[in-house]
Amino acid sequence: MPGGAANLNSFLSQVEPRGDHVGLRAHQRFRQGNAGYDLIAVIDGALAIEATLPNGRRQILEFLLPGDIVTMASLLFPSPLPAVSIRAMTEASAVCLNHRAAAQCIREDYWEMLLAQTQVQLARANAHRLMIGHLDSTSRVASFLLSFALRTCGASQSNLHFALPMSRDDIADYLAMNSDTLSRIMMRFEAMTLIRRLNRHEVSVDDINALKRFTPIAPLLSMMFDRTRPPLAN
Amino acid sequence: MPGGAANLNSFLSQVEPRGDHVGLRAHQRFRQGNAGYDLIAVIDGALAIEATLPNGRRQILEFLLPGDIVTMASLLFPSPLPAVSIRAMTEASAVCLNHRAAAQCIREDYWEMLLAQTQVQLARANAHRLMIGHLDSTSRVASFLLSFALRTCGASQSNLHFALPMSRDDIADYLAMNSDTLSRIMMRFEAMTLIRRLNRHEVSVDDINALKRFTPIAPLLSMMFDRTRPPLAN
DNA sequence: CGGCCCGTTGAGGCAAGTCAATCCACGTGG
DNA sequence: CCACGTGGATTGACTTGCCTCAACGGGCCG
Repeated sequence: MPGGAANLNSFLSQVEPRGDHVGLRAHQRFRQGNAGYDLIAVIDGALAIEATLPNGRRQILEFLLPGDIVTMASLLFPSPLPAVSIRAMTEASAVCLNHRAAAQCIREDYWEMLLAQTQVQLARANAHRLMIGHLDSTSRVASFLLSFALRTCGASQSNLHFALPMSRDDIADYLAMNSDTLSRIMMRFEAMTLIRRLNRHEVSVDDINALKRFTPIAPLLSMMFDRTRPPLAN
Repeated sequence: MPGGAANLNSFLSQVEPRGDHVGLRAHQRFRQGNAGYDLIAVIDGALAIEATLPNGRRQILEFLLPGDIVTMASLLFPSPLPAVSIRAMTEASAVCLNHRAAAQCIREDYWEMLLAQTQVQLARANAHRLMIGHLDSTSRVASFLLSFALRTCGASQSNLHFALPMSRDDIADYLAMNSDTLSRIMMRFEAMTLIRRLNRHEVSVDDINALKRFTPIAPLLSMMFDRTRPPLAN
């Protein structure tokens, strides 16, 4: 049951002509109520899956980047509370399928690919549970920075210089801490010259090995997010 | 993409003759190293998926009951650290398939079912992230008791009286808190006559509505764990 | 009957949350 | 080109929920 990531592109090209193309502006919310979509494939930009609890707290479950595919069944739909929605971090576009369209265009051999995608997301959710369950906030921030660097640059790059398209509050809600604490920790990392904050939404990791020493799950994150590594191989 | 839970049994009967039957005693650990299994279907007893971090902390990701099916790709394998394993809470038995056997016996129409199972697990992981991320410990314990009651008894029962096959430490590690705090909270619930602890491993919920008032995600848990409700319907 | 393991209780400390004040980047209009 | 306004980010002072660690209790087994 290894990843069928190789045919992700063929899947997308299959899906793209039959689905609805949805464009979102930054900060715009995409509620399921819209059209009862069952499957969303991110084409461009950055999105986040977030749940808002009745007590007002917000948890961001996942940041979605181009190539990610989400099925609604794996979210908390159809639940009135907590309200789950997808929100655009930046201007973004996605292809959406409802149940009928998905049934039509998902050929037999794509089930396996869709399963692989969902398994990857479950594995990420597991890593995330370790982070918010049993790491202190410094380790959580280090883990986040590391995974985002690996996800967008890959480990082979010498200069890890990447965009954080979301706000500090979004990151804090992903890491289950508050943005004050997050800010303090990022300042500390900069003072230690592990990172440089080029501006609000751009970071450069100057000492990735030192950063790795701050998180006990570094090997896990490397395996899971490094895009220059063959996906799921060994 | 609705749940194919209806043919879960036919899937199991298909799988059972071709897989390895593994019996486990209570507390026994089932390491993936054993035989490189790719898929495990729980037949009997209770198991737990747990990850141990290099810092010594342990996170229980999921309690597995009969009927649950786990694919290894969705765990954190194959990672040396953190070490993920499956451990038996009680005497238990399971059917295990390696990659070859799975490929042979998973008929085309089972991919959809396997996808549905994985989606359910991802949805549970999402609920779990809300719990450990943004609920205080009292709400977490209430959420756990509620979900276990619903999962094993269903909401239609009048007397919710069920077994907690795992130790206090296991529950605490699932809820990302320590067992001292868990103990205090369960004592408090008993003092409020919400629950009765019949013995170490048996609980009766006497006032389920009061229990529900302690957790902001009660409707979500009802939908997700109530076994008397049609699975994923609506 | 006695040891052991698991669970429960108590006292004290600390990491992180809260709330308020300030700062800064950036866009706007004079 | 520069003053101004705005919203996000940063900082500081204070508070607190939960963890820690150690002691106690009570079933359960040999």
